[in-house]
Amino acid sequence: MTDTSGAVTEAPPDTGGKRRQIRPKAERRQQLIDATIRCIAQHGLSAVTMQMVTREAGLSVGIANLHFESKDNLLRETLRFVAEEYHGGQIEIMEGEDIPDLGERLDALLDFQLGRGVTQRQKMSVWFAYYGEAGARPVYQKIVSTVDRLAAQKLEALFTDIIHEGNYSDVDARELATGYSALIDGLHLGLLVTPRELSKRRARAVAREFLRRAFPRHID
Amino acid sequence: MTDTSGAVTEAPPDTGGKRRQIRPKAERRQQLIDATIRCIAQHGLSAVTMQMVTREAGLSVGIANLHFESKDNLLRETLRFVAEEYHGGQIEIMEGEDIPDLGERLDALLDFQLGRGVTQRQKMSVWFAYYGEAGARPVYQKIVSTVDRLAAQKLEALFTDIIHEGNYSDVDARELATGYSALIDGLHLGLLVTPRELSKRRARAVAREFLRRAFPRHID
DNA sequence: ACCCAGAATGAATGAATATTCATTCTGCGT
DNA sequence: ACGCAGAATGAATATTCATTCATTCTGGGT
Repeated sequence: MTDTSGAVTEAPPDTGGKRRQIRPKAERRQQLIDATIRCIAQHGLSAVTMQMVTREAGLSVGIANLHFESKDNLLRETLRFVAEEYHGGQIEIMEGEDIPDLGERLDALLDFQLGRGVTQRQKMSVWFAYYGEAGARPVYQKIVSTVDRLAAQKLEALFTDIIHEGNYSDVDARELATGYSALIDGLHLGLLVTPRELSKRRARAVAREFLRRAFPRHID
Repeated sequence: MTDTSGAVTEAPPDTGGKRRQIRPKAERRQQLIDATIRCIAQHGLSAVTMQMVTREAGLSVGIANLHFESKDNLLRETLRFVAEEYHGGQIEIMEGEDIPDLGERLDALLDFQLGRGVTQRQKMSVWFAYYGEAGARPVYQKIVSTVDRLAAQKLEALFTDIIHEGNYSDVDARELATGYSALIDGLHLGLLVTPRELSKRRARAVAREFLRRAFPRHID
């Protein structure tokens, strides 16, 4: 949940032998979720089939309905996993007892949000695939809202601390946090849809500039 | 294409009578695109069926394949329509011969981007539904990239003019344009997925604050 | 008044897909 | 060694959906 290694969506294991293996339920569930992520990234949410997912996981078709009740459920749980992984990583950094300096903590947050782990095409594809359906699926909205709210609170708290420490005036922590979150989301979108126009390097520069304008005595 | 009225996705006409009507091809195509937009918004891109769309349009099932070759084609053309409508509206404002004052022009742009027409749930749903599939569909990426690039150029040009007029230093027009675009996208996302947390009013305030920080002598 | 080009229809078709479940297999506990 | 709980399989089923096309209908042109 707070594993920031990004190792979740690696290539399929592919054990050479075809011999049937029995593994604990939790492991199989994760295996299927990982396969689902790869499938969504490669084929798009609307093209994902159960056959595709189970094949990608190197398992039989029936297994998905064994460990998740239905396709709907599998997709829901996959969204929950991605959402919690992303927001969990953010929150861990923002609470950040291990980084006492607030400016450094901001930098670490930015690194996480636009660094290798999160901006892998796979993860971003999944992320926005669900956003696309959220308008029509209250369940998705609820999952995202829940984790989002907590992250927003933590970010606002961090900004409040920084404003206090740096004696910044004319800055509203809440509004700034909303803006920064939206900026990061928008940059992710740009990286996904128009990677030609927006490099990862430039995305980071843009986000950093936003923070620098707000907290010049903490950034740069 | 540059119709900013937002009237495209209104409720179905529903002519009481069942009498078959013959209409020009262009009109039927638009009728079907409008129905597709409503269906995507209501049910999500992955749940849209031909039956659903043609029923929503008040026509028979076969008609979609008569005017568009296939479902794929209909979806592609629908994306093209939405993309061109949105970016066309933006570009018209940014070129804005009719608004000589640059600060006012910025305000008009913001009004358009976060105003009634664009932020209707219907439009946003469609927008992000396609973004979600873009990672897996080069065709979608290309459509969005094409219109996006032009809009980005216009925005950069407008920012350059403003920077020159206001003698702002320490501001890079290109970088700022990227940031502003991303911010608007992110705010749209927030309005779609977490409308409870982010009101339209607050989204506008956040975007305005971004511009005010960059161009204090033009905004407020 | 009446033709007919082509617009519109919708039943029929075939392909794809989620889900089921009877059967097979594994490896742990004894 | 061995039985068995339950994990895993995949052929079969029932449903859904895009696409086709033979047929019907419309309204402008003559």
